[in-house]
Amino acid sequence: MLDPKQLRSEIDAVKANLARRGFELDVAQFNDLESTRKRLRVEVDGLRQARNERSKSIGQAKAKGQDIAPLLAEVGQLGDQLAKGEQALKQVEAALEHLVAGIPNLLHPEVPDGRDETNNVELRRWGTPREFDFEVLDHIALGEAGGGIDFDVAAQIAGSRFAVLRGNIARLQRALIQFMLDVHTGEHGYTEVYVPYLVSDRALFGTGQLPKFADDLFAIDGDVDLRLIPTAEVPVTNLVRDQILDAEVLPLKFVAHTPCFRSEAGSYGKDTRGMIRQHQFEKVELVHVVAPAMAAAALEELTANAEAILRQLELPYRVVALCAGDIGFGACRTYDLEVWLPGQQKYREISSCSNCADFQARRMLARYRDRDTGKPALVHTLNGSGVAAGRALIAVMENYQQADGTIKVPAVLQPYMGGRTTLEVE
RNA sequence: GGAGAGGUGCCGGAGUGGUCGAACGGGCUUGAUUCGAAAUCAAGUGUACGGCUUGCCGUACCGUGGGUUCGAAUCCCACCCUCUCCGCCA
Repeated sequence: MLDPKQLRSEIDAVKANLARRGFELDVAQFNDLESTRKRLRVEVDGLRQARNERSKSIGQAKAKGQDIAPLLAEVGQLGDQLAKGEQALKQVEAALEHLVAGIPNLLHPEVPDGRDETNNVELRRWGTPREFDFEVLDHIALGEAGGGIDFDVAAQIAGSRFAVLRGNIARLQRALIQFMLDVHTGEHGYTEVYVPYLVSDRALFGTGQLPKFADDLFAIDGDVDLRLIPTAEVPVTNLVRDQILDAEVLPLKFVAHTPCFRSEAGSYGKDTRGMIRQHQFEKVELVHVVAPAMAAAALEELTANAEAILRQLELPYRVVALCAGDIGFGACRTYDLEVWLPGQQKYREISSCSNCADFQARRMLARYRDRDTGKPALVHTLNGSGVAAGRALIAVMENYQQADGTIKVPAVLQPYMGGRTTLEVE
């Protein structure tokens, strides 16, 4: 959520910033609602003041044993006026909140222009895609050949966009997850957390998935009102909701492994084959909660932490800065990590690292006590995949495949695979 | 699933209709004392929104939402959450 004060005082600048995303802010509607709100607010406050003063004098008169009937008559009609004013104010405030809750975050000035992913800017590349002296297979062929990935049986059980992993491939994904958690906790200073996979709408509002993106979420059909998490970002970031943190505890750095559930509404026909885009996938997520001054540096750190995973796995990747039109609702700046997939001869997203500044903090009411002012101030939140395990599995399979259909195990994963160096075709 | 208790400020904890934004204690900040510290003493210490003479004033907030009342932290209703005991259970 944007700062209401900023919306009031700099609405044109806000509008211009959001226009870069392709978001059109209805300034007239906002100004209209805001001025009505203010007028009603002053009116209602005044009425309440009058009522409070009279009520107080009734109490005093009563205590002295005086006749209170004239006072009661005087205050009588104030109540009706007040009730009417309060009703109108409530309506306007609700409309205003609805409007403001649907406005995306302001973009950082360095975000490149552009409408969609074709305008994203490559910042750097690491590693060199391997030269193969045989015909490379994609993960689907590799998985089906060895029986490690079974889309057909998954479809029987749950429908399309699910996969069943078996044997060494299932274990390889688990190895990737364990490896990532160990690196982030052991080398990067993160605290591992285990969190709910079902969350309340409040939590989803806090991180910005609601109210606008309900279609992307799975809701459970029962007597409790919960939805499946689309990313660990939701429960992990909400760890600091409704709090005033001591400045000394910042920065907080959390890592969590969770499954993620996405309905992928509106993505029909996109990546329908294979494990790239599933309703359910595993991810290791990184979250930073920092003082505002540290946010920019934290984004670089978090991105570097995710990159370290790909480097240790020796997977070629590139880093791109998302352009204005491709940045998510709550982020002011985002870097994507794209891993090389030989099966597609393309770099594909495997991590997305975002600085949300105070956007989520304001929705969650997550604050810290500023040392200089002594006042509570909003924290800044950042999140990024470190990294998506399902896609990492694909990347390892495709990049480490051999002519005979076997897959070499990356050196750093071997301890997690019982010392095995090669996965046989089963 | 059954029975009970409870949700108040940074924390603990009073408060059952009026002068309660809220006693008291702890914490924290500042000052006094000290060579310094501890101890002690004194003062201060919530959040949000709004008004204007920028320092004050006003309004709201005691789990959430309704209701009763001139007036609600306090009474009534619904809901949410937490805890304890019993049962069941990975």
